[in-house]
Amino acid sequence: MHYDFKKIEEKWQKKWQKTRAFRAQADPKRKKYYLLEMFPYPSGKIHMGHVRNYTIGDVASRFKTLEGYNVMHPMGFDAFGQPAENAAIKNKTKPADWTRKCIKEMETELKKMGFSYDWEREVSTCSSDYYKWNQWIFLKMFQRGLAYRKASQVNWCPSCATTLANEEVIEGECWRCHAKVEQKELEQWYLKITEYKERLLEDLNQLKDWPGRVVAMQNNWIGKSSGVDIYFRLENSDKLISVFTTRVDTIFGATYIVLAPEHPLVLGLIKGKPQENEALGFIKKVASESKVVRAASDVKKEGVFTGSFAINPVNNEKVPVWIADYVLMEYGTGAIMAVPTHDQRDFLFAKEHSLPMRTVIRRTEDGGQKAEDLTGAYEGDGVQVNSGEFDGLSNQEAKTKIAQWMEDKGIGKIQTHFRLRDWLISRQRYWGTPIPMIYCPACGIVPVPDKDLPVELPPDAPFTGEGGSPLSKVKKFVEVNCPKCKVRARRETDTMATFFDSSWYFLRFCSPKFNAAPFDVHEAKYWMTVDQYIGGIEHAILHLLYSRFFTKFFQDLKMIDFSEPFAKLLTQGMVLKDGEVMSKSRGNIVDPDSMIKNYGADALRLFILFAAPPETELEWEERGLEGAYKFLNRVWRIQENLKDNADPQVLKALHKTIKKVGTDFSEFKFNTAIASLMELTNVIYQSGADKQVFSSLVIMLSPIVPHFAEELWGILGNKESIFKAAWPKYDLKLLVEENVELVIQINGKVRSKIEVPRGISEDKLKELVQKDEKLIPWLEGKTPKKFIIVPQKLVNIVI
RNA sequence: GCUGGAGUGGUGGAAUGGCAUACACGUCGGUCUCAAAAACCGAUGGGGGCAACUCCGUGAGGGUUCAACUCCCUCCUCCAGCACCA
Repeated sequence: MHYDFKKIEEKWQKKWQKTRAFRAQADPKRKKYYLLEMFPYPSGKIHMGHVRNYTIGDVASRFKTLEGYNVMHPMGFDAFGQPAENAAIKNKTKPADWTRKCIKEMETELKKMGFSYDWEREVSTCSSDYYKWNQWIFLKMFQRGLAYRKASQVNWCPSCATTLANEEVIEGECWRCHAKVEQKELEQWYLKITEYKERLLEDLNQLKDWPGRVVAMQNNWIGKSSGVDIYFRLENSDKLISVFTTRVDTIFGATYIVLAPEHPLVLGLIKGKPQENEALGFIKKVASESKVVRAASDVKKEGVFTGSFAINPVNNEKVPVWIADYVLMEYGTGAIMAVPTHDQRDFLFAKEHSLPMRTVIRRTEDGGQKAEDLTGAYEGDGVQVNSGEFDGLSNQEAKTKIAQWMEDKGIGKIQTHFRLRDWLISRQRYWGTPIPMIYCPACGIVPVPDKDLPVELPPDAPFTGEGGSPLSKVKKFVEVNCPKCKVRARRETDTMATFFDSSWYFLRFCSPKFNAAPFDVHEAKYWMTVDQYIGGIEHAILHLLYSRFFTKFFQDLKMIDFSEPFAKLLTQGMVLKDGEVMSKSRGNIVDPDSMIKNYGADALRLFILFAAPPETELEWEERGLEGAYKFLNRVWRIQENLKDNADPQVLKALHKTIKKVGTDFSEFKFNTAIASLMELTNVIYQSGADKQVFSSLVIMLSPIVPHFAEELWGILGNKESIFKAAWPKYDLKLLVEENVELVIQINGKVRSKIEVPRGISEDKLKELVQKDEKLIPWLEGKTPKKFIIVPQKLVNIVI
């Protein structure tokens, strides 16, 4: 006999929808719980990754409901993006139609999994009700100088005739057509996330309930490093070259300096020098390589001499100025001092080009190795030598002292540099939020006035796949009158990167239909912050960083009074098949839909939670899914044979399980929670259960297998949904055993077990132990040195 | 290179100083059946022993402790992120 999962699941899904079972409403009298899973890109079909992500969230959400919280559990779609445009090119459909169809399909699939979403809060980022507020936010940022336009080097695919994000450049080639990516100077819109770098870094300390690795990755990405900017004066000139170093203790060993080829001073330095032609050739060659290629060719460091010299300000020594490809304009000051003896890259470069070197830090133990004899740079700590008045100091001490001394003398400045760059948000795409800006021949850049929002996407745009922004070809869209002077002007035709859309959707969910602002501050005050956020590790940096940035921006607008959006974060592991990520190209995809057909959504949910802890990788195993299904049938059969009274040991097992499952659920340890529920089921299977015991088991199962539990709950005679019930309470008295089993060890090895009354005295225990037959051979002729007694657990006898 | 994480039966995994391998999958044996499936019962880390039992065993080596998968040190392997970052 099998339970009829198909009928049951359909029945309850309909019922939940009809009764609006998961509708959330703010209620100041109740404690709220905002549970959020990262919303999906609507590709049409859900995959196992979605199933896992959303099942974890659903169990947490339903468990919190049973615990009495006012739970909000919303869902929506991150609906802008390139796949819709590609589909449009391929199938001659409109991106809007294609996306709408995919959303419909995806909703249906999510509903088949029985997830407890409040569908009345659904948002899609591609609807103008939503992206209107993207534009509003952008304009607010523009007003505050946080959105700006700047010309800079961007990745350019000559074959697609469009810019590429860094993520779209794979090993120097376009991810789509594999053409070699070039660098091109273009005017683009940027968001000044760097304005928030200190706060983004500082507030990481608040994120105690985030996985350590995510915090570490963000830390890494922001990349703060402290050191000194040192000013080298050019020989026969009063121009200064500023170099950044974190190792100011090695300044007396700087024997040359190196500039990035793009450095603004370079052209002046080489002008009229014998090296001019060679240097120009080198600069051109480096410029034609993308950053990715430049970083990838990590073997040989190339460079040329400029023909100019600079003066080391600490000892007035004349040092040559070089340019080299391993110095990057975007980091620090775009120039470095080179200390070959104490930096391995500088060492290799100096050897290659026969540049001078001098040791300034000596390892205490190695007497005095000459710089010429070195086989590599010494990058560790030691004692200063050849460093003027700082000789003899430890280099760590010298670091602070030299920095201060240089600041006092005005030849350096203690400085902090960051790796974090401003965020390029312009995309030459159609399917995104139009950037609400107008270019007027008379007034320049003019923002679209709030009252004219949204700037809507025209439904008809030509898709040729030939690149350039499709919007620029829509005359009705481009041509506009200047809001200021009414003269004929031109609209911005680029759209926003889709990460913009997802940087604040969690706020929109608080009041998804609000039409006076991105969100209703009162609703946000009640629901925010997100108590638990769940999603993939692939968003550890960008999405989470941008969301943190937007939250701080809203805080500055005084629309919210907190600085971090997500209190707790769980990053779920991937679903693997045969040890590999499931993907179309590998052909190892397991379709959730067919699993639902064969075993039911409940069994699928149960398996995916039981097979591994949420944050580790999960190996897909259809046999395991079968096992989950078998377990449910086992539970179903218990219901057919309920007794009038449960045995004491069954009650004991039940209360133990209630305690364990409650803590496990709170800590997202679903795999061990399920193991405990299986153990309880095994006990009941042997000894039988009454209605009371079985009801508790069903409630504990309900977050995991909601349809199954609802059905049994009804069979047990309940009229209301099981999610109106309360989480069972355990009775501490029942958990206390009268007799306890003690493990007896001799020298740490288990030799016997005895059962003794709880709270037995130590003397009595010793007496009992010495009478234990099993221990006689071990204790014979030996005197116990020591008795170690761990109450209610074990005795260890040392002989 | 830096940062973070992991390494336990045939497999997924449990145990955070106190009985290593819970719970499941698989395999083997049994009950029921004409038979099969389902269901149920039992066995299942390795070596030795007829057996009671015993020795070994959580990537490797060392240490702390009465007691270590768990804490400390050194190393190896794998995974992930960042990286000519000065």
